[in-house]
Amino acid sequence: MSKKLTSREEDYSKWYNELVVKADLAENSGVRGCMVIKPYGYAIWEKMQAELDRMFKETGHENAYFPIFIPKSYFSKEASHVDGFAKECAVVTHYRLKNDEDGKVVVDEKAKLEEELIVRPTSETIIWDTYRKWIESYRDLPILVNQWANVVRWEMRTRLFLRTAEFLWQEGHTAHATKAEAIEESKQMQEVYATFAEKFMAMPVIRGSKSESERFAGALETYTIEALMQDGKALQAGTSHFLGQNFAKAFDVQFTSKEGKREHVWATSWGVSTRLMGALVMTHSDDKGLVLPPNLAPIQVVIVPIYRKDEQLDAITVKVNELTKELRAKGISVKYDKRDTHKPGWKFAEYELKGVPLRIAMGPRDLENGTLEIARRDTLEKQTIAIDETVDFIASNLKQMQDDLFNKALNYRENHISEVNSFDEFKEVLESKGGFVSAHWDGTIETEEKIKDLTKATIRCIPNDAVEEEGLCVFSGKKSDRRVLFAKAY
RNA sequence: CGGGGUGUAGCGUAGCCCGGUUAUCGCGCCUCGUUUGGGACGAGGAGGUCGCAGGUUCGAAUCCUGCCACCCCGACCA
Repeated sequence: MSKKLTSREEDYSKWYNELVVKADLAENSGVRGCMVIKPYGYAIWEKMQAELDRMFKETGHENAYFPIFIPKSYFSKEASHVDGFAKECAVVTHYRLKNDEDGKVVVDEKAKLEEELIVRPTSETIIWDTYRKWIESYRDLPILVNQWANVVRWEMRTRLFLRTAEFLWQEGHTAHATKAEAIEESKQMQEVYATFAEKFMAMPVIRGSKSESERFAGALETYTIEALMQDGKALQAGTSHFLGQNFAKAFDVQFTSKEGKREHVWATSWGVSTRLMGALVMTHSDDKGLVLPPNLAPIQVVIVPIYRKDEQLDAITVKVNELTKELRAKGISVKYDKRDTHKPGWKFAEYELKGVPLRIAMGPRDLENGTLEIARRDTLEKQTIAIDETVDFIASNLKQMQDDLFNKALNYRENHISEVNSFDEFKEVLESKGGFVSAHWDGTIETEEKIKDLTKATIRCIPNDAVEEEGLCVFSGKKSDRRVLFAKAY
């Protein structure tokens, strides 16, 4: 049972409760940090999936599915990969249960596996073991495969959406004949993620690459998109890795080139997860609840009838049905909530909490005047308009709201990128204002570590568009030729 | 794994220090009536292994011992 919430978590639970709840598996399993995604939350995830999947396919990728269980021995083949994940793996050791003398269900010790199975924390190993069998010639390349799956990472500390023990994600794993092509692929996917975040989530992101210590276990380069939440903390929203030949060498994946030489293939992997749901919520929501961008809202328009007598409801329903048909023909998702178990005021509050972009109220007064009332979720503004203008009004307002949400978030982020030139200034900005701090860094892991110890801020990324600029490291005073972005992060 | 804290109805809680009728209150839930343009009101009702197991006592939510679970802070991390 959860007890007291910190004030910060109270804020999130207010926003999250419509979408997700903690799974109460705790009774005696000790499993913590799993989540149940409610239907409304899952509907958003499905919309995200649909858009991402379309974008993946437009860039030449196909979907496949690999096993959830990975033999332990696969794991030890790539050294840095093991280091990165070994401490957080769930392990399957047995395959059978039995009843003991007391009738309790216990693990049958006779059913011990010869080799333990790891519940995938990510699928590089099993996928590369498979790719070895698929690849012989340069003619077999590139392999451009994505998988939609769940993964398990036994984190010490979890946080709804942002870091749960089990989460849903997609992971792309590609194999290429040349280094340049693989780098091109990982950059392309970073751009796909950035476009998705900005166009569909209305969430501006910074495209950049990770410092060595923040890089994915086994990668030569990690490209990231970094977003800024309303509380001034940064969130890594998606990553795309250039893996070099590390996995090809570890799993002995070679091909014969045009010139007849045996060569190791070049690899990438890239992923986004249900963490994006957390990002969506923490980017736009306000004190009244969720605010969903129209492009991802499961319900774009909700219609609430206001009536005393059944005849009034019937008359409203006739009008609403006509309107609904027109809206749906335009691809707009509409819900007509004529439940008589809740009052209009209750419904208004309910759909605000759920973040439905537009709400229509229609009552006897409107029937007389041929009007209806439309309220916009982000601005909470209400307008009365003529029924026959409704469809156009809604179409343009959904579009407008999508743009406004993006611009509002962008504006917030631009106001929370601070250039600093001294460590005092660095600390001062982090404490008082938060957000990204743009500062010179000498490029060493030691400095990065010390700054983290002193301020809890980490290097979020070296922005793709960072300009060459002579400067001195904000901490060590050594030479630096570009600024990087620091922030406190989730 | 270290440090701190908490377990009482679906949720949030009072009571615990200082043991004593039928375990408090709010939300939610059910019934009836009046209501319905911003989370309605009145009346009635249902719902409890007080985390689990021992112990002390005439008597334990309350005191003692052990265990379990969860939460927060740290190490870890998308």
